[in-house]
Amino acid sequence: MTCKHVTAALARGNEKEATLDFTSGSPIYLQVIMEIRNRIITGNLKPGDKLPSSRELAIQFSINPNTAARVYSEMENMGLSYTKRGIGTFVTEEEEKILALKEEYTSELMEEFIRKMKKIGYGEEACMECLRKFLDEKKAMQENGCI
Amino acid sequence: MTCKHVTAALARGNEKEATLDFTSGSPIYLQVIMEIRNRIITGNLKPGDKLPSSRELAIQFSINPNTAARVYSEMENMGLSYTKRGIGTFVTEEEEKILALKEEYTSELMEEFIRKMKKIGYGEEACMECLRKFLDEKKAMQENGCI
Amino acid sequence: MTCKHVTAALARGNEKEATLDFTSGSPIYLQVIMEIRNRIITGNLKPGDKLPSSRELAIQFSINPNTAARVYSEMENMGLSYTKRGIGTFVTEEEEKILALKEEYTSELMEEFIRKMKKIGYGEEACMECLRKFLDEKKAMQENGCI
Amino acid sequence: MTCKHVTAALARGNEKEATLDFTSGSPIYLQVIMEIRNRIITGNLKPGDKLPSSRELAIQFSINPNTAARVYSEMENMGLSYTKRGIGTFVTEEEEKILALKEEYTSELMEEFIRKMKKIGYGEEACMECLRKFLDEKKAMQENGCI
DNA sequence: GTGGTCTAGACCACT
DNA sequence: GTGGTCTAGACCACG
Repeated sequence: MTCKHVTAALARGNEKEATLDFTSGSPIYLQVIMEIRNRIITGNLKPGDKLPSSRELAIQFSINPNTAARVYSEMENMGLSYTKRGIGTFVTEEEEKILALKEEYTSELMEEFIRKMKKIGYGEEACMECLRKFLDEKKAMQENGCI
Repeated sequence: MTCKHVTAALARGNEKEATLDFTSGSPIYLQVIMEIRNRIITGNLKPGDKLPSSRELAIQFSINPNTAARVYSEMENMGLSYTKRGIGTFVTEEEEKILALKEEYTSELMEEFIRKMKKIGYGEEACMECLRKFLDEKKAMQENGCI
Repeated sequence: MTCKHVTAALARGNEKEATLDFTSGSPIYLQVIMEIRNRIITGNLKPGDKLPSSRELAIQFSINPNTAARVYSEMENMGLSYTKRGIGTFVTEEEEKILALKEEYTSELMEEFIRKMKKIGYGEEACMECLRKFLDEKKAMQENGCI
Repeated sequence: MTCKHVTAALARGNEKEATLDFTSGSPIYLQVIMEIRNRIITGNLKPGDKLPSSRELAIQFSINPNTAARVYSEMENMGLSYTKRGIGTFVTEEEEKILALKEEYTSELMEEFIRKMKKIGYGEEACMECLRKFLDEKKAMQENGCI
């Protein structure tokens, strides 16, 4: 699977939880990438921050070192990180890249949502109404202690 | 792949376009199933409607006959269709099933959208605002003939 | 190593021979990629051509199947090939991509040559003269049967 | 890495810029060696000239002192420099060595260029023409202020 | 048959 | 210590 594929997969949203799901069809390395990417997008990880070594990453996520290495390899493909040989892997320092990433990903999420809703018959405004209703009901349920 | 897997994949939203994408990571048979499911949900295909034979399906979508057969096999597993031996495959006649399907899928789409947006730092109301803005901008661009 | 790195490495010219050199510092997968890329550039492999399966490739080059898989993975990164799951890997059908590839690579070779020559004191015209002389001497040696 | 390896790498042309690139795959110590070698070849550094101490070198290039030490170690292996214990490191005084170095490296550059061009279908004369054209275009662009 | 993923463990070079 | 590469072999899903 390539950089292109990874980006496509991210756009498609092949992810489940922050905690890895080893049984989901989604590749582990993608799940980890998405977790890290989200931390970068939210500013939890800042430009130039050192990422854990691939060996540490392997331990943190209980995955094989090779899989961890692949995570960083693909992230570098995507321009999310860079490597100093013998020193470590770092979050990209191109802040525009990170901003662009957030915007792109947000747009993708919305386009994906709208596109899928349209496929089952909802117009754009219907999407808004549907979401409004969904959130209100969710809120009501929470207030009533239904959860 | 089992029925459970298929259902999970549908929930994850492994789909791209009505036109099949043979190079995407998403399995062909899933893409076809989702296409048919969407037609059922939107009422384009009605309960009891006869579906094309798997051979016809293979031709229509330019896919391998084995893949077409798998489509119907999985759809039957999911309760979306049933088979009359020697006669053909038909859309399920359980209307509640179809209604439930639409509701479930819609909820899943919205939950997925909200969940992903939250991961990159958007609250529930922020999701609404962001979507509102996105749709307005899209509309404005179309009106200005930017597309 | 990432797509970016691969492209950079190709530009740097980490290669030795058409036949793989397992002792050179250049990664095997890169050597194979460059071999295939050259075949594509020269038209030896045409757009849409099916490439050998990764298992076949592994046998042809006497490398591990994983290494062969990496070759195709990186090539897809670079836009040199695409994959139909369960069917095989194919040379990209974007002819412009291939043309651009040839032009880019040729320019890179020349820029690299000029840049390195300048570093050791040769001006642009001196590069031409030096190369002219080099080729003439080579020719003379061959004609005199020195090889 | 041994002297042999270093020599091979130099022949392959693993270098980028006078300014070091810490993210390129090319080893830092090699980049520094090539920089110093180029200065020797061009006469910028003369036979017998004192080179900066490895500590100074480390500071000048912002590299690890161990890396700086390795630079001199490998250079001595290659016969580019010699060390007077307690006094410092000096450019070799064997002028023939330096001359030979320049000739060898120049030939290597040209052979490398020709070899790579041949791989993508250019004959020897075509190489000359291509280079001629490339330089002319470059010149024209500069004269037109395109850069 | 195809490619994709993962584990396990090794070796290497660089800092 | 770091990352990079390679081998070996396994399992899976897809067509």
